[in-house]
Amino acid sequence: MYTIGQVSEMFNIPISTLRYYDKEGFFPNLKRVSGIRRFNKNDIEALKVIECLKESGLKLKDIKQFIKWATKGSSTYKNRKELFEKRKKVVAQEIKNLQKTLNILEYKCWYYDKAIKDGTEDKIYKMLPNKLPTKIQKLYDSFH
Amino acid sequence: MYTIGQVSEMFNIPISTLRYYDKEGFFPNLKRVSGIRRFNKNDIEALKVIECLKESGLKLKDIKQFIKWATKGSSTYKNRKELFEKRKKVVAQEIKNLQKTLNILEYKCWYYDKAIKDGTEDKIYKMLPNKLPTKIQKLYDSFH
DNA sequence: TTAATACCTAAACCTAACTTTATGTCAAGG
DNA sequence: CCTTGACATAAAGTTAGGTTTAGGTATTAA
Repeated sequence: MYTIGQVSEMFNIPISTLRYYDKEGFFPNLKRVSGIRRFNKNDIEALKVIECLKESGLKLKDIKQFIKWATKGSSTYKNRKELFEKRKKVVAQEIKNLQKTLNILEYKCWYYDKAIKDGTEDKIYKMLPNKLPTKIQKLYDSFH
Repeated sequence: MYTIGQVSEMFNIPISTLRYYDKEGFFPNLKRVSGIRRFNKNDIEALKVIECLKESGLKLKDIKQFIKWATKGSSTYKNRKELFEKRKKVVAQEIKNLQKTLNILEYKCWYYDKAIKDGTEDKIYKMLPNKLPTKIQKLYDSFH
């Protein structure tokens, strides 16, 4: 149905990436006509699944596993759910970590903003760690 | 004051990593006694700064730049603030992306939970995209 | 007929932040 | 005297997820 160039355009994915996915076995039934790849509906579906799972932050390795399970049918619903549950926990933790990072960064921005206004960092050191503005104190506490 | 092995223990950082940081120039004034590294207070401080900036998600390259600015004194407050402002924006965006990812994952978990209960995915397909439970509908909409 | 275009492969290259390996020095302890 | 342990170096290896390169085939348009 489609050549690799057409698929590349449709999905806005580099041709080299599609070939790479193919080499990695993500299109198990991809046909060839005199050596040239022909992507049919199934292959396109597979690609959509890859894109979707990538969006949920899965590694290619996990996606490969998922595809294996998916082709095995309803007996693997549980495995697939567990895969997503695990990933969900990791992502939730990542968000927490980034939230902490963001607190650090907000503190740093406040810090240098004040240093610019004061012309020095010395005044801030005299405020630490107990005389900061309430809002900043909260940030500061959140990572100390 | 300290050997590399002691610093490694104190900070729980592999020796190889400390040597790597040194090679990369993160301890500009690190002393040697007959070839052997001696970490003094300043070097320890530098390491603390590295650790802290790493926690805020900066790349080593940016940390290097930051240290250069820091040694230049108060004339570089603005540069340093901009560095953190930039990083803040990136992290805020990352959190948003991960939040979307989490929505996808929560939907997937619901999906397979239901598939397990029903014994099939077919029922879900008949609900799509308009007859999902309200809560799930919200998740679904958030990434479609 | 020749040139452009689209496809093919294998293999090398890329990035970041380390880690591992191979080899060597040096001091202390048994 | 010899071995163990802590230190040193340079250079190669690791990881993921591709990208780039070099070289080749096949069709089509001028």
